[in-house]
This record gives sequence, structure tokens and C-alpha cells, in this order.
Amino acid sequence: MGVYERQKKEKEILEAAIRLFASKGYQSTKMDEVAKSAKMSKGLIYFYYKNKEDLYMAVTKKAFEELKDVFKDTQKTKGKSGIDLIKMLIENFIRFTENNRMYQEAILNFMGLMAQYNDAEKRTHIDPLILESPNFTHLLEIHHDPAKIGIQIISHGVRDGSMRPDLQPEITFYTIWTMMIGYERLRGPIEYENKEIKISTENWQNGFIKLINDLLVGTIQAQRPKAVQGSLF
Amino acid sequence: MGVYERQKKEKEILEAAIRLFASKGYQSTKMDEVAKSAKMSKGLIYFYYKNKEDLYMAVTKKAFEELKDVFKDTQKTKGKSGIDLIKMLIENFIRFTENNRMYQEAILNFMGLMAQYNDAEKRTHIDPLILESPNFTHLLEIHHDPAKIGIQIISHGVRDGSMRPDLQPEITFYTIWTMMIGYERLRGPIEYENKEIKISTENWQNGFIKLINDLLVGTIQAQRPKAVQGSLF
Amino acid sequence: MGVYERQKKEKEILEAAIRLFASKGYQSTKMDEVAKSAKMSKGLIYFYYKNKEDLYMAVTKKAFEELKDVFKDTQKTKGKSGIDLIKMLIENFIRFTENNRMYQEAILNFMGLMAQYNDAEKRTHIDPLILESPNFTHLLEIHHDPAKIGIQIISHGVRDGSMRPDLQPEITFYTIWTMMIGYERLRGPIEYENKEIKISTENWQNGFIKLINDLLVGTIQAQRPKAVQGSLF
Amino acid sequence: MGVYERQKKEKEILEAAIRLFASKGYQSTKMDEVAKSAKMSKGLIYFYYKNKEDLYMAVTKKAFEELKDVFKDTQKTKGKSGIDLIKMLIENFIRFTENNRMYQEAILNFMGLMAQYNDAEKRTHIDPLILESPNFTHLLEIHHDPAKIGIQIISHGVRDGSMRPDLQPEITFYTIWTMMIGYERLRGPIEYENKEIKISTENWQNGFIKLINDLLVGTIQAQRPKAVQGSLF
DNA sequence: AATGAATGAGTCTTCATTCAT
DNA sequence: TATGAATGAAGACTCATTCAT
Repeated sequence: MGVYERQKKEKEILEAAIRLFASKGYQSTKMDEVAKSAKMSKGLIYFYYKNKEDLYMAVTKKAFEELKDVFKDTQKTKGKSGIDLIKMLIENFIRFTENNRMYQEAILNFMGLMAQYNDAEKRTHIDPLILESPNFTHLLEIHHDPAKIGIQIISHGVRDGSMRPDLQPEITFYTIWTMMIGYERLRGPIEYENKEIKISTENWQNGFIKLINDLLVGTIQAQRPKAVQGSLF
Repeated sequence: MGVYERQKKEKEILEAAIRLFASKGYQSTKMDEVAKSAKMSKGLIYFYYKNKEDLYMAVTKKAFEELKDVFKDTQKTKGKSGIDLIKMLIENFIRFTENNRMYQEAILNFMGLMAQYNDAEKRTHIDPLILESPNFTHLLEIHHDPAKIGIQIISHGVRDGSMRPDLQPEITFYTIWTMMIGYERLRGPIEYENKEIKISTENWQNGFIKLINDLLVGTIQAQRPKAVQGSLF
Repeated sequence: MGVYERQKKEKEILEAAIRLFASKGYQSTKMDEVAKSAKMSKGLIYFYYKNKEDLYMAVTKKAFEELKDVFKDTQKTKGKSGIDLIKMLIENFIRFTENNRMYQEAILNFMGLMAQYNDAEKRTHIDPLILESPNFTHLLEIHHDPAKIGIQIISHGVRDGSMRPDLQPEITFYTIWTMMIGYERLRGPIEYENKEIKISTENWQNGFIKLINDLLVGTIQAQRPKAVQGSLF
Repeated sequence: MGVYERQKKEKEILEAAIRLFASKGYQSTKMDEVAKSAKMSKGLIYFYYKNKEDLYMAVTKKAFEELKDVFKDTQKTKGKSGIDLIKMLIENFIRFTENNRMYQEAILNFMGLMAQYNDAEKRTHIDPLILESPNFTHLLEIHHDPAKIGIQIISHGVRDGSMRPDLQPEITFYTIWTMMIGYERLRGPIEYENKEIKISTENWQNGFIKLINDLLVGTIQAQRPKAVQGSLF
């Protein structure tokens, strides 16, 4: 059996896993179901993936790879200023999370894992199956790739004059990244019917992007008492 | 047994649960351990909480209540402009998540749940134990309270002139909220050692708050070619 | 539930395990069967014993305890010389193994385990579940008890003049111990029908004990050429 | 493929199996590992051996064959009296078990199997794969060969006057055989550090052989009260 | 002859939950 | 109220064996 067929099988498993994790969550999907959904025997799943955690890490890796593609594709767009690229990026990212709600879940989970991983004491509480997962190890290497591209886009925006010249690319991008990450999680609360203040999804998205635009491009400063202005900085 | 004693017991269970969920996560903490840590029998835990999910929802409720306190306490601070209150809020929130990493986890989880809950089709995939949990029902009612206060603070800032007059309070606060939520998750990736670009935690936090300040207060607009400026809006 | 009831349950499980291990062997008996045979749920088995290995070690411990009783009871017999006690011991031991073929299996297995345990390099190949078993740890402490009594009996026999005065108790007992251990294993080959030389079980046992008697009491030395005699010692 | 190549392959598998069974035990070695260690595919293992049990029986057969060689080689030694041959045999056997701890394990296991096999009722509990194994069938035919030679050596010893004239060769050899078998198992307990009475391995082996010598050659009888002497025989 | 991907029955173990006391 | 022994369904994972190529 050639490498090609093997990769195809692996991909089929991965797709089945994503399908199930997306609709029922990690805990609720059983390896039996993954096998059935991938039209294979359970044993074969374990032939390609060490265990359930490893399979989840493979899914997470795919999430980061596709995320990187979103960043890369945006960056490669011709004839756009930096600010426009960032706005495109945000729109593409929102579409990405809408199409693959599961991916966002996996990405958030991995980031939480990273926080534990960085803390020597908490690292010991991480499931050993995760730490031993080859896919987790690989993730450690690549999880920063999207951010690297994001930082480049900001730099580009500063250089081409479409963004404020005083922006520090790293901190600025991470701030934007913060917003992108938080955006998906806010869908639930924002769409919830029984609350007093309602915003249409459309207004919310447009307003959100507008504010990012303001942040990066700059606005006319508010008129306010000198005493208060800039009190912290 | 009086109401007081009952509430005390309930609180002891809750605190034990928080302690354990914080250090090992929901899945890894066993009801046995909660009982042991709360110095009670397992049976008693089930007297006070319907089941494990209900206990988790109680923890989540506590998280939202304490979060609301953070918002409320900030709002009540005397003699501060709106912008300063928001900056205080962010600092207080960061401290809150640092002290109770578990709470942030619970909040994120609940928000994810809400997204499913709002989608009629996906709602059926939510564990029935959650839907039946009295604490979950209560959460639906109160989860919006912190945001309500946040929106008030922004309104206040616009009114007192410490923020740009053109800000829409709801959308603006949700955008800030987005950042606060994302901020905690980014700790992991930002603190990770083996990546190329490193930022000190301190610089990152200061830069982050500075940008929020810029966003809300406004800045001098960047000089850039008319053709590009505002191309999307 | 009192300590007494708990111990009774534990005993019931142990007895069921012995019954099954005896008739089908360790590998072939399933925890499900043990539970069924002990008329309990599977979970309860795991409440009393850490895992299957631990249960097996508990059985082994019981084997050594009962073995010690055999030694002790023999030793306590009144009005017997050392040589007669040893012969009684052997007969009692043979009866013991006949009644509990499983026990001999467990004892042999434990002795094999000990050999691995003493070799630092091989110890790593022992199943961790065994090393962590509380019953295994206890076994390490008690497995030598029967031998200690055996050595006392030999000493006694030398002192009372019923055995050769030049016997070293330790080495002599271990040699006898060697024979007792080997005796059970030889049943199979000796009883096998299709071999040329046949000995009746009775003759074999009597002859075996007679030789041990000769060894311990002494016999008239064989007449043989000086050159050969004692060539090695 | 010629017969020669076929036998070579078979031998390679056998050697790999012995290597692995020796270091990890039967249960813990996987057919996958055997294949890898023998540098063949798993399928080929099954071409040469019906199943794992059959492979183990093949190993056991080899153990008995090599054991027979030990007996045969000893017997063929020129210019030695019977007693010296037996002492040589024991030393050679000890060396044999030291070099191939696995063989002793296999031999003990087979003997246990024989005991079950001889008991019509217990025979049904033997794994059918064993009963169907061609190697097991062959073992039934040959397992007695070493004992046959042992008996001849004793007969020889009696005849040449180096052993007591009243020894019955069969029973005597089986008794010696009993000791040889038990000797290996006692290593573990004897080498165990934490027990009170310690014997050096060297003293133990020498003492052990000395006693066998005494048994076979005879010694001056112990002085003891007539009443007690020979009370059982 | 030879390969190694594929199978799936089989098992240990876990743990939320219950309930007799 | 309070206990903790008892339950048993559920699920991850293993691995001897097969068979298409």
C-alpha cells in the first residue's frame, strides 16, 4: 500500500473525527462512532492514531494548518493596503470559525493547554497521553505560524501608511488576535433572545470591524478635560 | 438544620469543587474527590446538587456572580472618568482571571454552550443533564449582568467626554468584552518560550491597555493615500 | 458497615478468585466471572482490590499464609523428633498442594517474580501493577516465614539427635524446600501414561520421603573405590 | 525455496521468540514484536507456526531438546563414576537454567500442563490451541527423554559402586530431578536481601550439591534413640 | 512465499449515581 | 440529614489472526 493510500485513510479518519467532534463534542464522541463514520474498523483508527487524545491533537493541528492558510491566503491578496488586509483577515477568520465551529473549539482548547504547559507545576496535570502525542509536539512548533503572518500584515500596514505609524506590530497584532478569538465566543451571549439589549448579528460584526479599523487607522481625539486625558499613560 | 447551616454546606461543596476543577479540570475531578475535599460523604453532595453537571453549573454561576462583582465594584469607584473606569475594569478583570483561571474556563464554556443553545438544531446535542440543571436556568437569566454594567460604563464615558462621542455603547462594550475574553487565552501562546518573537508579559499587558485606550479615546488619524483610506467603510 | 462485614466481603471475593484461578488459570478468568461467582457487581471487586494483579497477589498472599500455617501446625505437634516433623511436614505439604493446586501455582509464580525483582535490570520488566500492589509489598515481607520455621525444625532435629549432626540447618532446609517445590511439578510427567517407565504414585511418594529421610538421618556409606569417592568434596 | 532456507527462517523466528519470551514473558511479548525481531512480516510467522501457543510450544520443545543434550553430553563424558556424572549433571543443569531462564519457565509450564492433561476433567480446561499444536503433541513424546538418561546414570552409579547399592534408579532420579527443578525457583527467595537469614549463592550451591552427594553415596547414620529411628518406615 | 493493513471480539477499568441503613 | 458500600453501563484500547495483493 502506497504512501498516498495511507494518507487518504488518515484523512478519512480525520474528517470523520471532525464531523463528530463538531456535532457532539470530544467527550461524547466514541471511538466506535469515529470508526463507523469513517467506515473502518476500530483497530484501524488506532493503527493511524495512538489514541483518542492524539486524534484530537491531529484535529487541532488541522485547525491550525487551515487557520494558517486563511492568514496566508489573505496576505497574498494583491493590491491591498495593510488595513484592508487586516479587515479581510477578520472577515475570513469569522467565516472560518462559522464553517468550522469545531476548529475554534480546538484552538481555544490548545491555547488553554499551552498556558498549563508553560507553568512547570501545572504541566504535570496535563494528561500524559497529550504530552506524548506526536501531533501535540508538532503543534508546539507550528501554532505560532498564523500570528507570525498577522504581525507581518500589521508591519506592512504601518509601512504603507494605511495604519497609524506608532503601532508596534507584535502587540498590535496580538491585540487584534485577542479580539478575533473572543469574537466567536460572544456569539452565544449576543444571539441570546431573552436579554434586554439586542444587537443584530450584522450590526455587531460591522461595528466590530469598524472599531478595529479605528484602532489601527486612528481617529480624531475626543475632546475632554486635560486632567483626565491620558491619566494612565 | 437551619438555612444557615445548609448554605454553609453548599458553599463548602462549591469551594471544594472550584479548588479541584481549577487544578485538574472538570473531567479529571471525580465526585469522590469533591466529597473528600469537602469533608462530606458523596451522598450529601448529591443532596445539594443534582449531579456533576449541575455542580459545574453552580460553579459557573459563582463565576458570573463574582465577575459581576468585579464590574460592579469598578463602576462604583468614585471620581473616575469613564475611560479610567474601563481601564480599571480591564486591570481588575485580568487580576480576576489570574486568581481564578478556573472561572474564565467556566465562563468560556458557558458561552460556548449558549451558542449551541441558541441554535435549535444544536440544542438537542447539549447534555440533558445541563438543560435540566436549575443552575443552568439561573445562569441564562444572569449571564448578561456584567455586560449590562459594562455598557453603562461606556455610556458614562461617552457622556463625560472621556471617550469619543461617536461610540455606540453596546457594540463598543462587546468589542472590549471580546478583547478581555481573548486576553486570557493568549497568555499560553504569548508566554511560550520556543517561538521567535517574544514579548514580556508586562509590555504585552501595558500595550494591550494602551490600544484599548486609543480605541476609546481616539487618536490622530494616520496620513495615508485618499484612495486607500476608508475603502471598506 | 463494620470491619467484620468488610472482611467477609473481601474473603468472598478472594474465594471466588481462588476457585476460578484454580480451574481456568489467571489469564482465562475474567473479572466479570469473579464478580458473578462472588455474587457481587464488578465495581465492588475493584472497591476491594486495586486491579486484577492485586487480586492475584492477594491470592498469593493467602497461599503463603496457609503454607505458613502448614509449617506452624507441623512444628507445634507434640512428642515428635525433628526427623519425624520433617516427614510430617512433607506429607502435609503434599496434601496442601493437592488440595490447592492453585496455591502451588501462585507460589511458584511469586518465586519467579522474586528472581526478576532481585535483578535490578529485570525488575523494570515486571508489570507496574504488580509492583504497586499493596499485597505484593506485603508478600515481600512474609514470603520467608515458612522457610524460617522449616529451618527451626531442622535445627531441632539436629539437636535432638534424630538427624545427622553435621547438617547446616539453612542449607539443609532449603534443599528440602527445593524438593517440596519440585515434587508437585513432577506429578504431571510421572503420571503420564505413555512413557516407558512407570511408577505408581504411592511408590513414588514413599520412595521420595524415604530418600529425604536417608538424607537427613544418614545411611551406611556405599562401598566404592577410594579414587572415586568424594572426588568433588 | 529449499528445505534449508525454510528451516533457517523457522529457526530465526524461534530465536526471536526465545529472546523476547525471556526478557518480557509470554503474555507481554506481542506477535508484532516477534516479527520485527525476526525481521519478517507477521504473516510469515503464521506460515511457520499455527499460532502464538504453537510458537510457545515450539520454544518449549527446543527447551526439552537442549535439556536432553545437557543430559546426553554429561552421560557421554568418559572415565567418570556415576556419582560424578550426577554431580556434573547438576552443575551443567544449573548453568543451563542460568543461561536460559526462559527454558526453565517453559519446562515448568509444560509440566504443569501435563498435570492438567493427565486429569480427564481438567484436560478440558486446557486451551484448545495448545492441544491442537503439533509441537505440543511432539512434546508429549519426547519430554521424558532427559529423565530416561538420568535414570541410566543412576543405574550406572549403583552398578559401579559409586552410589549406595540400595537405590532404586527411577525413584532416585526423580527425587534428584525434583531438586533440580526446585533449585532454580529458590534463587529468587534466596537472593532476596531483606530477609533475616542470608546464604551466599556459592555456599548454597555447594551445600546443595554436597547433600545430593550424601544422599546418593550414603553417610554414617546419626546416633539416635531406637524408639524414634525409622518410626515411619 | 511474503507482506502488513485490516479486523473486531474481548476485557479491564472507571465513575456518576443510587439507596439501604 | 448523612453515610459510603454497591451498582453496572459505558468505553478506550489491545492484539491474535486473517487475507487481499
